Amino acid sequence: MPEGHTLHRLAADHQEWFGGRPVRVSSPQGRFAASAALLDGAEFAGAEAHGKHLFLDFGGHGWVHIHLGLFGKVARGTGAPPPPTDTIRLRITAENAWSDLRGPTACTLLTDEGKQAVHDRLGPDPLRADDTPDAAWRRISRSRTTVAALLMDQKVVAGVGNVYRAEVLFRHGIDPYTPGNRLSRATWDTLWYDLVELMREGVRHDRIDTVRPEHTPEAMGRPPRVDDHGGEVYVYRRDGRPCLVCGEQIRTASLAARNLFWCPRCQTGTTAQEPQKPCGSQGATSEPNAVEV
DNA sequence: GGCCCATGTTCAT
DNA sequence: TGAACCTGGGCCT
Repeated sequence: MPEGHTLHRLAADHQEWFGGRPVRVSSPQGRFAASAALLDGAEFAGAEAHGKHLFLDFGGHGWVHIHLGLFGKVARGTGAPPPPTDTIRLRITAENAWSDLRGPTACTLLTDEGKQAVHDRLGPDPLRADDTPDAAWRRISRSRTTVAALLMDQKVVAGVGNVYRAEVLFRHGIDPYTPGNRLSRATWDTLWYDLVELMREGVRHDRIDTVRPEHTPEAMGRPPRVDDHGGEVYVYRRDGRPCLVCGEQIRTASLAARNLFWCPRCQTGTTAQEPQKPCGSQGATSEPNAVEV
């Protein structure tokens, strides 16, 4: 689950359910037990996210810094919590809400300075209201690294993961192997502001959907995605299947130890394309509406 | 029950 | 470049 939208959604939920209230804090698994004991009974002052990092504010007691890594999860809800299990690193409960953290890469108690050090090594986040594409552009425009790798570099942009990077490049017809210094400022701005919109939708629905209205299952008369993580996407983990726009087989390749997915026909450009013509003009070797999924 | 894989990151070589 | 880390789901036997 964890790209930036997940953490911002968690911050919002924790703020709403626990903000300004005293909370019980425990670590059934034990690995956060000492800090949990310090925080137990304290007031939950607030929550904040930057990229894939979540910060829970316990006022004078410090900040709980959480990073979910590849498979960390936070189960949560209103009402009474389920019986605890021995994989819960951190449990927070209040009168009528609970949250259980499992499998994080990081769950530590930080001072203000420790928290600032985390911010300092992160780039701008499309989900933080005051962040802009400028700092990212400075790095991208000077780099020979591929745009696919740059998008995954949290020092460049914070919060983008393997799904959003594949999808935003598809949506604008960008060849993922384009070096950063071959992108125009206008193209980068297009990618950034599209990420802002896509990721805000991600926070709202707590899942990643990236297909335009004309490519939804309903619009195309195709079955919805049932296998994976729920959201409707163009290329992520669709390798070998037909592109929803042009019918070409989606490809995959390993890039910096992660799987990259793209459409070799739609994504040939270094300049952001208009949504309607990502394949170029002639083309119709297959009819998009006959695509089976 | 075992094996593989995963929306991530860091550290060692 | 590879291993390690944390957990759970899917698929295999």
